[in-house]
Amino acid sequence: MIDVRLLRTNIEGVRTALARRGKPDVLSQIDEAVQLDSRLRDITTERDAIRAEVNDLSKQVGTLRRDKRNDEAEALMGRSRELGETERVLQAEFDEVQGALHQIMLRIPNLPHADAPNGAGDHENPVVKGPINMPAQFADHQRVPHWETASHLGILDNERATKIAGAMFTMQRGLGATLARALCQFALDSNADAFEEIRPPSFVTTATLTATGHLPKFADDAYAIERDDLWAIPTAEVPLTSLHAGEVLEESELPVRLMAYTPCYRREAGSAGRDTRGMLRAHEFDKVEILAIARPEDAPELLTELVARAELLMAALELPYRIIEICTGDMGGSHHRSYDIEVYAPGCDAWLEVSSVSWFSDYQARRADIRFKRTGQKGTEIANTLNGSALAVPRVWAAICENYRQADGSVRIPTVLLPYMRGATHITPKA
RNA sequence: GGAACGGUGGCAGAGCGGCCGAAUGCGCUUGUCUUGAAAACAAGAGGGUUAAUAGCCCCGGGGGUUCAAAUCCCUCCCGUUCCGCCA
Repeated sequence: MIDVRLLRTNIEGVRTALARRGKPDVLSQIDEAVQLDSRLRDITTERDAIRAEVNDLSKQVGTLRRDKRNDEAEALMGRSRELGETERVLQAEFDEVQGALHQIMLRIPNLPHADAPNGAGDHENPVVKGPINMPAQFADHQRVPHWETASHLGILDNERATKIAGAMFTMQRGLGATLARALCQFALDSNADAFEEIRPPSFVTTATLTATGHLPKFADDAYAIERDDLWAIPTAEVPLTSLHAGEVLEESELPVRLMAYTPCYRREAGSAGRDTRGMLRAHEFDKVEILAIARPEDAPELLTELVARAELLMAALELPYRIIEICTGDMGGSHHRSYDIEVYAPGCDAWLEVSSVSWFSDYQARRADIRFKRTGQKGTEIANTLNGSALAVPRVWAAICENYRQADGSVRIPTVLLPYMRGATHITPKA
């Protein structure tokens, strides 16, 4: 959530910033929020004045009762009862207005960073680095889609995945499964120098999924386990962000740095039939996420660091990649500033998004109520959160199958993954 | 899943209708003393909202009873222990 106070102190700034997202209905939501907020403040003032009087009368009643002056007490009680009626009415109004305001605030997106590039959609995302590792020309044997290679090598069996779980589930076999897990382990090991590894729950409560901004707007994208009021996580960002929900952290503990491998579950509603070949898009996939909870002033540097860490993995895997910055029209609702890392897959002839790194300013932390206390100062402040995929397995897996395909049809294992592959140097067809 | 007992400030732990945002102890901060530290003594310190050191709100969440709720009632959540079931 953005700070409601901004609606009172800098409404024009909010309007200007949100206009850059190019979603006109957001601006009318803002207007509605401003009205509700102003009404809420009026109601609050009136209600609190009455409460103050009731509190005062009640104290007097207590005193009179003790002194056995029951008639006088009765009189005050009558007066207080009347006030109570008025208070009840105001309180009902308060609850209604506050609820309405809260619902709107939950849907108002974050303000984009001043330096985030303007743009209407993903076609306007500027390339800010790369391409790196891009050969002058790809060999013909690299121009084979990974699903063909994988099928030939017996390392991908989506037909049987579908039999078991339905469309858009994948299944890796043999060294294909090993490769998927190797990528996770490699990503974790590469970040273990600075991040605590967490193995969080894969199911979370509604409150937890709301904190990151996935609810209420994107309920259709998540798997719900309604009987138990739980949701399957779409990314480890969800449990990791809420790890410190409702807590006040000491400044000296910041930045909190966490990483986790988890499966990720997405219904991919509305994307049926798009990019569904092979490993490009599935309901369940593995990902290693890195995340930081920080003071606001440390966030820009951490954003740079997270991008650099995600980039380092692609560089180490010697895959062709580039970094794009997400423009205001394509940015996720919770995001303040975002970068994607894309890997080139010569067989698909496509740039595949393999990592997305974002700074959320205080948007998620306010929803999750993550605060920190500056050393030696009174009060608390809302923290900032940042996170990024260190590595999303399926598309990197696909890119390896294409970039590392040899003339004989085998797939060479990238050097940095060799320690995780039980001695295999190539994936060859099963005899 | 069943039963019992619990959930109060940084921690421990009292309070069980009014004088309670809340005793006491530990921990913490500051001062006195000391070369310094420790000890002792003294003082101070929660969070939210707000322009406010005014008022209002916060004793797991929500609802109710009452002039008045940490305290009584209902409900949900969480924890501990026992039973059941199990990787």
